[in-house]
Amino acid sequence: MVYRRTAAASERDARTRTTILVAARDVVRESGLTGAAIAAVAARAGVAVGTVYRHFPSRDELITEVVRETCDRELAEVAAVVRSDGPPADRLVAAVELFATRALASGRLAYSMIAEPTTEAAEVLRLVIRAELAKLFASIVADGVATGAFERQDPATSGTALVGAVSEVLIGPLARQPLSGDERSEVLEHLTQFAMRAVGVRSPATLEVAR
Amino acid sequence: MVYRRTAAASERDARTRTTILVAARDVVRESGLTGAAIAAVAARAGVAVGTVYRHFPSRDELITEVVRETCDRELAEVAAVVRSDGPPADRLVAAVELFATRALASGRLAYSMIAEPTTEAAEVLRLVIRAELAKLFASIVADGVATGAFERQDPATSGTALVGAVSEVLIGPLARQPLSGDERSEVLEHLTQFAMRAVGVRSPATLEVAR
DNA sequence: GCAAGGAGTGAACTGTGGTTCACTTCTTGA
DNA sequence: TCAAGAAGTGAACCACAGTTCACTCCTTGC
Repeated sequence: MVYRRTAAASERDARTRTTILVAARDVVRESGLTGAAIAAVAARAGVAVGTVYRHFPSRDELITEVVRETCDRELAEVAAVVRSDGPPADRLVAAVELFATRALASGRLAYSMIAEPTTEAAEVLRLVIRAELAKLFASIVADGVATGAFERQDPATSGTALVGAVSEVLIGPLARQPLSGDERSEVLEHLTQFAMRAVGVRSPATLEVAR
Repeated sequence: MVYRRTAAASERDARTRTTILVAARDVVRESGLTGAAIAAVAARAGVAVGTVYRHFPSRDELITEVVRETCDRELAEVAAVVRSDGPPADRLVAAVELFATRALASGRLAYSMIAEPTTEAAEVLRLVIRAELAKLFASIVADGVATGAFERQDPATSGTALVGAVSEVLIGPLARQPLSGDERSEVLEHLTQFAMRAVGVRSPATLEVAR
C-alpha cells in the first residue's frame, strides 16, 4: 500500500470541509438560503463546484448542516440561560432578550433561519428547531408555574406562543430596514413586557426589577 | 368589423379566468404553493397550459392573486369581529378563535398562507398581510388600553406578537397531523387564555366569562 | 356560409441550478 | 524519483419549471 491517509491529510480534508461550510454560512448571511447556490458557495470558498460534492453529498445536506449548526449554537445559548439560576421571570426576560439581540444583530441570517422560503428538508429541520426552542421556553414557564411565580397555564402552549410572538416581532423589523439602537431597545422593552404579562407574572414589581 | 367582443364573450372569458383561479386555489389547498405548478393548475382547471397564460401574465401573478384573495377573505372576517361591539376582551377572544378555527379547518391552505416557502413575490405579500392582521389585533389592544380594560402597553408590538403567537401555535399542529376535536378546543382554550394574559386583561373574571 | 379575429392548445424553447465524471494535480511512502 | 491513490476541477449533463408561439377551433356578424 503506497498511500495511507495520514493525520495531516485528513486534517487538510476537514479544513476544506470547514472552509466550504463557512463560505456557505457567509453566503446565506448575505444572500439568504435561496442565494446559496452551489456555484456561489464554491466561488466564495475558493474551490470548484465538484469539490463541494466531494465533501457534501448534496446541496440539501450542505444547507441543512448550515441551518443546524447555526441554530444549534443559538439554542445552546438560550438553553444555558434557561438552565441558569434565578427566578423564572428573570430567566424568561433574559432568554427573550438574548434571542432578540442575537436575531437583530445577525442581519439576514436570523430571517433565513426563522422564516425564509427554502427546500422541504430545511423546512422540516426548522420546524424541529422551533419546537426545540418552544420546549426551552416551556420549561421556564413550567418552573414559574411550579414555584407560583407565574399564573397557572399550559407550559407547552405558552412556550410555543412565546416563540411565535418573539419571532414575529423580530421578523417584522428584519424584513424591513434595520432598526436604530433606540428603536431596538424600545421594541425589546415592549416585547419583554408582553412576555411577562403573557405568562402572568404574579408580582407587578418584577416587571421593573427584571430589566 | 366582423367580430365584436360581446357581453356573452367576455363573460365566458371571465368564467375561464375564475375556473383557473379556483383550480389554483384547490391545488394550493392540496399540494401547497410549491405544488401549484402551471401544468398542475391547468390540468386541474381542464385547460391547456397556454390558456393560463392568456389570463395571467405569469405564475407569480396567479399565485399572488390566490394568496391575496384567500387572505383578504380571512382578513375581512377578522376585521368584522374587530369592529364589532362589545368589550375589547371579548372581541380579542373572538378574533383569536375565529382566526384559529378557520386556520385549523382549512388544512394546508392556512399553512401555505402563513408559512410555506415560496417565491419572493408571495413572500412580500404575505408579510403585508401579516402586518395587516397585526394592525387589526393592535386596534383591539388600543381600544382595551384606552378603556382601561387592558394594561398599558404598546398596541403595535402586542398586535404583532399576538399574530405570531397564534400563528406559531397553529402552525405547529398544522405541520404535524391534524388534531382531534378535543385537542383542538384544548389548544384554543390555552391560546385564548395566553392572549388574555398577554394584553393584561384587568379583571380575571373576564377570563371565565369570555368563553 | 364565411371571413375576421379572439380563445384555446401543447410541443418546443429557455433559463436556472443541482449533479456528474473524466481528467488533472497533489501527497504519500517506498 | 515514482507509482498509487486521494483531492480538486469544471465543462457537460440533466431535470424541472416557467414561458412562448405557430397553429387550430370557435364565435360573431354580415
